[in-house]
Amino acid sequence: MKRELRDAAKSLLWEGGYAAMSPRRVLDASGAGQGSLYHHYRGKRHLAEDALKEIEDEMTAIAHKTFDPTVPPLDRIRAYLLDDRDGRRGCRLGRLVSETEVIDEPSLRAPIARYFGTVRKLLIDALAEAEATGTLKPGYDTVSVADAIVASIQGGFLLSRAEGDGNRVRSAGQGMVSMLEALRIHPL
Amino acid sequence: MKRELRDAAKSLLWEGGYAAMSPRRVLDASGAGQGSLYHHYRGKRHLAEDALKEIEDEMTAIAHKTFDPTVPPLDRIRAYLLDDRDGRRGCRLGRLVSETEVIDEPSLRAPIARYFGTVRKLLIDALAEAEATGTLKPGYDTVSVADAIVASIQGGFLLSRAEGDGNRVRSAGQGMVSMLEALRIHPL
DNA sequence: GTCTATAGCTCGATAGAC
DNA sequence: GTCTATCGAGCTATAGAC
Repeated sequence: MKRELRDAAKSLLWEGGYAAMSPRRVLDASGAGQGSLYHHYRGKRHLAEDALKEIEDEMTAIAHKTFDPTVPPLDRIRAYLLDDRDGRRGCRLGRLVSETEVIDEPSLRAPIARYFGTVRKLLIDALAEAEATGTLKPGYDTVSVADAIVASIQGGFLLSRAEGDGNRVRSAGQGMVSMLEALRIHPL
Repeated sequence: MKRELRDAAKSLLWEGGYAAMSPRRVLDASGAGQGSLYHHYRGKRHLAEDALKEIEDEMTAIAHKTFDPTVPPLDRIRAYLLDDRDGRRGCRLGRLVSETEVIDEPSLRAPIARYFGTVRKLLIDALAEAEATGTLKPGYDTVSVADAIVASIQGGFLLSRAEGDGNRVRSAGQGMVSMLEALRIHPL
């Protein structure tokens, strides 16, 4: 039953955020009774912590797959920017950031912050490697460029939802790729 | 009293989103009584509509100031990217996008979508003008580059909140500027 | 480990006096 | 145009039987 509760929580978190993940809805979605939830978890917050950690693990695994170290560094970044994304649903973790209750509770914010930290590091490392191997023009601040790249995807999700156009994430990623290519050094 | 109600609503929308803008809190913050709210507005949603339209107007005015047409087009974009922003508070309109109730209600989504449409258009026009006047390398898709630019700011806000570092927006904007400069044609 | 029942609270909205 | 009083619903959590 614990598995079902956690899965229901993960699903509700994605669909409507922390507020929508009410105990009542978790019970309906999982088929569990009132007592089960409070037997396995101390309360809503502890269930959310557990669910968020699993989402973090899943998304971290996907990120490491995307940033395949056997691929040239700038192409890893391309792959990240051009990933297939459903703009209407949004990022499973990014969507929770606007909820005050989530951001004000360290145990809920932590898995989200860790995930973004992971992607950020993968980008910074790829940029540094590209510069070191002579495929990226030198002199760029890898940190702020990395921030711009993660931000463009998260912001793309937001624009997709705001404008009701699922393709906005893709467009933002594509625009980012075309700008990134201007920084590339082409071997002769 | 209508003015006070609307101002309280605007403030609560910024602090905690649509969910936090409850009638009870609006009344406490404005000093009005229960009856006043439902005399001036048909309900919470209509109050939010009114508040959102005002926020849209204020932010649209700021955007038009930032994109000063007497300034060279690429420098207008620089100005937008390097604007002083409080990463912790987030964008007054962008922060509402993750709320299902807001996005599912056309009258609430509309002012948000209009604002992003306005900024998008200002960016597309600036990019087109830069290309036409020979300060931007030709061949770029102005639309997807514009999407990437708006997205980088909205995503920067999100990262600021997620990682508890108010400077993340600034960093994303700075990274974006350095990438944009690679597309610039310098006069001899 | 699971169930039903219920507590105390806030939500959005309405009623009706002044 | 503003007030107080109150409604029915959903929220998070607890009690206690099985």
